[in-house]
Amino acid sequence: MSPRSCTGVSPGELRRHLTRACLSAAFPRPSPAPRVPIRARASHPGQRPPKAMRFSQLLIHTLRDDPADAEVPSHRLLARGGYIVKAAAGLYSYSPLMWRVIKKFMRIVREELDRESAQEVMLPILQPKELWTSSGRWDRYVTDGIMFSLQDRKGADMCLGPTHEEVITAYVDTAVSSYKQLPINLYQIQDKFRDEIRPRFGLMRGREFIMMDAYSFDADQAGLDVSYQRMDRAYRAIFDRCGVKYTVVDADAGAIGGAGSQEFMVVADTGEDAILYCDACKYAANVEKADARLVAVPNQGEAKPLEKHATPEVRTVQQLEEFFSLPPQVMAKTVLYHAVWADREAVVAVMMRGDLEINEVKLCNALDALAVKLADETQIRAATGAEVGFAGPVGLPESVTLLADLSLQGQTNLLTGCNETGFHCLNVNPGRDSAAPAFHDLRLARAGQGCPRCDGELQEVRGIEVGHIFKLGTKYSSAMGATFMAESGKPAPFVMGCYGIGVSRTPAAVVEQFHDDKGIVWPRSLAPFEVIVAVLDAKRPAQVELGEKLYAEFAARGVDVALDDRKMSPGAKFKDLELLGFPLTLVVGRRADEGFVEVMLRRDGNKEEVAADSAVARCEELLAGL
RNA sequence: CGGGGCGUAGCUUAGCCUGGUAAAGCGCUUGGUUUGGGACCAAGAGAGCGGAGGUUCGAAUCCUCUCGCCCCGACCA
Repeated sequence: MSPRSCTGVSPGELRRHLTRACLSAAFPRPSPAPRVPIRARASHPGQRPPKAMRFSQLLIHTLRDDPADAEVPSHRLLARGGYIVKAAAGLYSYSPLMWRVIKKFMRIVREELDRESAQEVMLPILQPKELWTSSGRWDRYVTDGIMFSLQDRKGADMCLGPTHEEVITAYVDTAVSSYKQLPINLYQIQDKFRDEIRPRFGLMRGREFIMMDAYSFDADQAGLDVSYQRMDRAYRAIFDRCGVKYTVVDADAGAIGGAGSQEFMVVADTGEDAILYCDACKYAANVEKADARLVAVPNQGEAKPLEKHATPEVRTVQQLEEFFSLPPQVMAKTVLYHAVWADREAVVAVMMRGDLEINEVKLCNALDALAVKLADETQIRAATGAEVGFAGPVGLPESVTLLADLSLQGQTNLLTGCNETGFHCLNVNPGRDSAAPAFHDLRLARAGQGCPRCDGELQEVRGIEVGHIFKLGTKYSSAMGATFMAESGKPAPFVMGCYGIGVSRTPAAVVEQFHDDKGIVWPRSLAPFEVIVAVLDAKRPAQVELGEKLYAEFAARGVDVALDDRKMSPGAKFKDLELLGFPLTLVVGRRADEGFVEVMLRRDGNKEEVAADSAVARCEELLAGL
């Protein structure tokens, strides 16, 4: 039955056509209401009833075994704890407990953004192609295959928004007409869709995920700088409140485009990004963006005559080193790439000093291409006339754009391929023996290389990108013709910034950092509940009564508490609560009738027995220290 | 996209090589006994083996196609 058949049709019509099962789903009978509505029991009129929850009524389903498809700790534990349930690759249902975690994170995000005067909005997720062609991104996103696109009944192209620059820019263009209305900063927290090449690691890289996107609109660059700083401040406050260890790194602007961006990275071994940092000066950058100090090599002196040498089966830098007994620093490997732009594609040649590697992100940016990919054998043969392993600048067809890394600038007498199978050239001097290459920084920085800012050394850690802030400038506003009337009396494009936070990813990143062999260890700020009152034996009246009493006491004091009144054996209950990861558990057990309970801290497993009378106060005290 | 692996009960798996009409643990239901670290006994319910086609007297097992899921890789010449 399609959902549509259950709407816009009268109940009478439905009744004639639908099965009883469908009917009862569409018009469920109300379950008998309790004689006394629960809310009426909240004793203080005008005061909201205390947040309260009983585990016996909460949907919790923990698994004893690790799910077969979970690899990293956060995925494994979130799935085992029943926090997430997979619907398909990269698509998850969030359980009530997970949703509480996410809502807590969203609340933190909202509070900190609101503090910086951002305003929350709701934007369409289903978006028309026109919006994306107006910014020029439809092609790129379709080329990359990252965007879910579809057609409506009229055959019009639509997409599920992977991000919201276009929609928001169009909206602000409509709503804002004067510089007097600026600056403005709008944000939304909604689902985004990306057809990831490889969804994985549970919530880390999903195809549908929750993201906070904020967009700032300023009249000029100085205004953008201020907005950017405010968001930087908000982001630091947000991740500080989550208690995670994170680092802020320089980043490539990627498909979003624009100049200037930083990523907020949660440090974790399972992170998908590599971060290079310097302890000496605090330089930190995504490896995609990172620079490293260039170690100069001695110039090889006056240009000498070009020599051609037979080098059968010598294809790699390492083989060349042996064959010529020359260090890789005097070699220029020439790598062929297939680059794609919106309106064309071509093979380009990139020269890199033999001891260094090419950073494809930098290359892509240098070419202003949509994408670059190593050329395949056929393309290499077509461009160089030689087999793989013998490419060089000499005699390369004019149609092949030649780029070179800055490490080769001014270098003479290089060793390169000859574009002839089985031959390499000595004393190659680009410009004399070949076209003059365009020099760019195309190097891939690596751990162990020198810091680009000081004489320190770069080190590497892995990180999970949970936030990203960009200075977009007028890239989108110009492309889309989104302008306001400036003070000068002339229309000017908005100067924009955009700022994202992975709302569903962050809790997963937090779990990567906060777990042990027993399960999750939520930081207080994100835990689905801060305190659990656990009644160990739900059949003993003394325990149940005391548990209820303590639970009510916590609730009355506004503590984020739940009562674990499930009927399960003590061992199972302990294991379950540990897996779920609540910061504090108040165990009401065998000494309940003597008036004693036990406080357990999840973080270090410490237990202490306290008198029931002072239990709530003691818990609040412990919570304050978490 | 390339390579590899896996789809059997709600979950984790066995069975497949060597075809004979599906098994275990956990979970679930009922009854009873238990109750401070994933309790015990008894009785049950629950899958026709991802899907389609083929071979065969007979297919979870063999073959073909297909779908789904997981992992690795995506070439530095």
